[in-house]
Amino acid sequence: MGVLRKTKNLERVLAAFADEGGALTAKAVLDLMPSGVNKTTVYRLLERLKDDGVLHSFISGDGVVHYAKCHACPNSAHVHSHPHFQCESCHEITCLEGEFPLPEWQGIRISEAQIFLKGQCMNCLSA
Amino acid sequence: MGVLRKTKNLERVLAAFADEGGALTAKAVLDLMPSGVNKTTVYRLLERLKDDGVLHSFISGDGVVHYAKCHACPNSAHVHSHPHFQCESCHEITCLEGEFPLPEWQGIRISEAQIFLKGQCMNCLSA
DNA sequence: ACCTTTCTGCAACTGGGTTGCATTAACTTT
DNA sequence: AAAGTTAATGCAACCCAGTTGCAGAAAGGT
Repeated sequence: MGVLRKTKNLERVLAAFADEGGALTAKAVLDLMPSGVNKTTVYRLLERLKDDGVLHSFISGDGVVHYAKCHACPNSAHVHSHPHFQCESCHEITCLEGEFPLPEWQGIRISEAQIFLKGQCMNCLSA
Repeated sequence: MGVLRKTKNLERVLAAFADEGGALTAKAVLDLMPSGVNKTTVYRLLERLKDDGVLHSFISGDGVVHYAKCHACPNSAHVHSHPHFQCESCHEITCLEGEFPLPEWQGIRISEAQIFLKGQCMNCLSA
């Protein structure tokens, strides 16, 4: 079970994430595929790449699942609590490298933080 | 335009949030309404209460919109960047009072933070 | 070439949320 | 209180992201 074959579509999805520095939705990936490729295929590829630790997923500020290749984390010790950032000008979503310190709060125990930030990216700030 | 009448349904939605300390989804609110009330009505009421500053909304870790009455913020100066917290045992979602300090990051300017935390709530910790 | 396993396309479906429109209920005016 | 105005509601149809079951097409192994 799960011997993962190297198909054309797999290569294409990987290429999409290699080119793009940022995060992509399933729809965005589908749009990058040759026409004829089914959305189900894309969803399945993304899910499998996530299981294999190549991609990770998170939910953007408007509730849509995004996938990204995290260059900072080695595949083995994949940590997902780093923040994600969307530029309000160019709308691109990127992973911010580095761990986010878990906040402290009285009376509760926090084990996971999902952090989505908005603002101006470096490119758009200097433009 | 927008003179907001005090209808039965409005009262019921407000009552739901008065009873519940935590956040509710549109579906949860609908389930609290008498049968026969349409989901569209609930969505519209929630949206209007949000516009009026009575409720605020945020997206939970699994991508569903939640609404909550924020007791800490006065209606006039409503700030939404406080974190939201879900207990992994009882699954209840609450607003954590107090502002979250906007993190600093090199090269970008952050203007908004959406923070969703998971862990153990006070009740479940002491149980 | 044959067999097995994985991958893909398709079509149908789920669930959250929205929209247009006709009807009903709430408030005003006279 | 009756009539008129405006907002609220129900309904049905729809949109979009994502999922599922199944049959057929590729990959890989022998």
